[in-house]
Amino acid sequence: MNDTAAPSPTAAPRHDFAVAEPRWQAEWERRGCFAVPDVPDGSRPKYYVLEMFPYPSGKIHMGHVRNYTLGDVVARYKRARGFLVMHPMGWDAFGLPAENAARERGIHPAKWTYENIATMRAELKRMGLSLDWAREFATCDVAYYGQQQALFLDFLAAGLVERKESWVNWDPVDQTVLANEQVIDGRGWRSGAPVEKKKLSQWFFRITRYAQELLDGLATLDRWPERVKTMQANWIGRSEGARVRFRLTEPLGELREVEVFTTRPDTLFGMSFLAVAAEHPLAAAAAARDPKAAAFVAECRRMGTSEAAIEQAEKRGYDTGLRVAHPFVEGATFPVWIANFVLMEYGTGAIFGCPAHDQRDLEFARKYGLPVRPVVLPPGADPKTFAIGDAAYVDDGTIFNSGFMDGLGVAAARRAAIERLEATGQGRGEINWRLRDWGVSRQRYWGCPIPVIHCESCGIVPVPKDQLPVALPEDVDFSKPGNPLDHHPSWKHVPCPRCGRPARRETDTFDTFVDSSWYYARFCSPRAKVPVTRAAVDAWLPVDQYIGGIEHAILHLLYSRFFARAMKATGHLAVEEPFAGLFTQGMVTHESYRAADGRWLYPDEVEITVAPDGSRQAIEKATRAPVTIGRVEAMSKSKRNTVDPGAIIERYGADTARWFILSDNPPERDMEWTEAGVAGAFRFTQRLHRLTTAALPALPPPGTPVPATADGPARALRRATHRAIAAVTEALESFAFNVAVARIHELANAIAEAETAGAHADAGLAAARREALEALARLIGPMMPHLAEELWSLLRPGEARLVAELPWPEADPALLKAETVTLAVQVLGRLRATIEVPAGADEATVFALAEAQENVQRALGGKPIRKRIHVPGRVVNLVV
RNA sequence: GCCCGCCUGGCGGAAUGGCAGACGCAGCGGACUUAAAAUCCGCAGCCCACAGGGCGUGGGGGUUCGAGUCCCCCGGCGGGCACCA
Repeated sequence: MNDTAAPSPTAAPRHDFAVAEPRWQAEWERRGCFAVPDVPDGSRPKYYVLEMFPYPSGKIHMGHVRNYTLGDVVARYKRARGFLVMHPMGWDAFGLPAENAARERGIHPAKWTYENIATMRAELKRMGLSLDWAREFATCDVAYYGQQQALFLDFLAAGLVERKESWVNWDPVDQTVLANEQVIDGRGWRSGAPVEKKKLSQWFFRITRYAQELLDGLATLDRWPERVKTMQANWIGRSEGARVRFRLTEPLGELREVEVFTTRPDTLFGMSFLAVAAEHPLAAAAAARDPKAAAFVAECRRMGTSEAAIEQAEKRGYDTGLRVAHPFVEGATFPVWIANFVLMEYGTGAIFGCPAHDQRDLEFARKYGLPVRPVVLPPGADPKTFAIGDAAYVDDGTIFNSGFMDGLGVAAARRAAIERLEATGQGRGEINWRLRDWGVSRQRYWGCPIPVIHCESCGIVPVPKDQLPVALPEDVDFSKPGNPLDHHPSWKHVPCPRCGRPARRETDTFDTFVDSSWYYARFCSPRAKVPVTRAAVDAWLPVDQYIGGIEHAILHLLYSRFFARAMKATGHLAVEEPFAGLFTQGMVTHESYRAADGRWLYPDEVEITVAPDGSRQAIEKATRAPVTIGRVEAMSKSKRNTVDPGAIIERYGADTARWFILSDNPPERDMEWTEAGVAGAFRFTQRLHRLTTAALPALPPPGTPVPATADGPARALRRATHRAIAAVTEALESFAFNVAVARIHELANAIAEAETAGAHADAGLAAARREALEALARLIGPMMPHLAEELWSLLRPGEARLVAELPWPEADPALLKAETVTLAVQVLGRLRATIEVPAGADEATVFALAEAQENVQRALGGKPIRKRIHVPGRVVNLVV
């Protein structure tokens, strides 16, 4: 950190945040300003503000500061607008990092997690957030995950859970399942061994059952960003098409046909091959009798399970030598390939290839010399000469070379093809979803145990509810690879609840997305001995404003929407959509710094100097050696471009940190944390304090009305005050916090101007100054809550209510109306002059005045005016 | 690769299809000070033949009396891609 940015003493009494901030935090707590009951009495409308709860990684980071500041502004603003606001906080506390800490540093995951929570809770408290801390919980509290197990049992009984096989990334050296992020270039991050795909029996939530409802529900979410809804709709991926059965020309073992899902049955006559995924039963059967096929399948298995890895890999295939018959063309047969770009999870795991009208099929066909036969003719193309080059033709056109479909458009041909498939028993129309069931099994210790027991006689037996919670054992050994729960000496050995014979506990734990899929509901009755109490969730849900990172746009939000539906189906909730309003914030970024030897340096290890030409140089403080200033990117520990919020709050106070984070840019965009920006925000807090204290001796007593006759500077200041109230209100309502900040700057400027004018102060101006300063203190309340209380207590000593308890100020409409307006005068859309007219001036007057302008006359050049456009209050445009 | 965004002065940004650059940061000039810091006042998109004019919202095209804003194409940057949270 740059020393020149340090606060330095001034002559005037300064706002001492280090004293004031803890004092006001204690006062809010003493008065219980932010506590709300589980079941409110209904005297005020409820408002539920929730920010995505943090993973307790160690310390809070700037992303948290931004997230929780945004939420706190909403919470405080809505409270002032008369709502009963619930604003809770908790911890998303299960997950891999705790296990990594255990393996790498020998700290027990629970100890590591709860210590981190204690640190981060203290940091959040220093931010002055208006939270109801009585509702706090961590998902690793047995009181939470025990209730999660109860929910699971309800879902299981309701048929919303099933067990099936799926593929995982397997590290053959560490003998463990790897997360996608642990697979780097196809190798395990710790062992470096090539990763293989392995099939495991796992638990799944049947989210696909709600595919249509989750899609339809998006239309009701009018306070969600469009792009999030688009992403979810694409993810759910409804597609209408056909399932087509292709008969193998000769059976392969028990296999006699291959089923394909296609959205383009209209292009069936353009078929040139059939391809199956490497995990497809046919590929397995082919591999069993053909070593080369087996080798190809094995190679595909080394690719990892992520869709990105599969789709970015070079398209490769293996011709099995098998052939299938065409459903419409008697005697025509096509080769069956195994292809690495066919996804087993989507459709039937098999496709028919029509290279002329699908880009991926085309690339595959070109690579392996397969025929390319166009069957859709673009409008205006000549059927005799039309040929496909490098690009498949995927748009609409007229079907040709296609027997009974010839001459139809694409849509009609689809219907005709499906009709024929159904008539001949070779297929049917089908709706297919991209959405897959949600696999929730994880072979890990630090998660919620899945409450089932495997019995050799009874099969899978749910743990009876009266035996919940299934608590994690504390004595676990992380020295061996694999799941510590699985090799714990005693934990998994239990009698079968049904037959009493020795049985085994499920040793898989839940995906941590399960934990975060219902925490919003648990906050309504956080100490209940059931997952949720109906009275509480019925009163508080849905969340009115949910705030978090765009990176959760799909999975977390979709899973939460599923959970709300599943909880409704099992009688826990009445709502289907858990989040009525959603706001997605941008990331916090910072420059990165790199020493000549390649070391990344933290911002406070670097000293920046600005040359006269504006260019910036950096040196390392410790060595005085030059440092390369890198690009601005997301704060990350690896690049060391992080700034510790604790240090910032220590140095500048929470209000400054909050103000800077709000003022820098629109909250949905990435913001750049800069030392200069924080220092500027700090100076502004001092300026507001100075403006207030300097004015105090000149102000009339609290409650003195502004004389109605006030004019001149007094009237100008009153207008500025009321314009600011209106503008800040509008900005806060629309999440334009940076604009709210700008409007508050303008009000401060207006107050300072009035102070200068106040050399000949009259009673009117003095009263207007009080009005302005009081409004200012209250308008900053949601953003800089401590300073707001401080200024308010200076202006209104002895006042019973805190800013946190006051209603929001109201703008006087009479003071908002403009008396005159400035109009732009354009000639042919180009600005030539501006004119000042009374607010309600009629068009004739406006045009006459506009055309009389010397500059306008010159621009008109004597040509006749063909058209006059007048947008009242805005612009006049003269067309010649 | 696929899906979704974003791009405006030196920088962050503002702007119901209607005066582009509000407000702030950095900068420059001045006042105050023994001096510095702090504070206060002022200047400031770029260019030119400077009472004026031209060019300007990533690049190219279009719609419109009028486009940062709407449409099409291209480029760059970012988020997600199902076991990171």
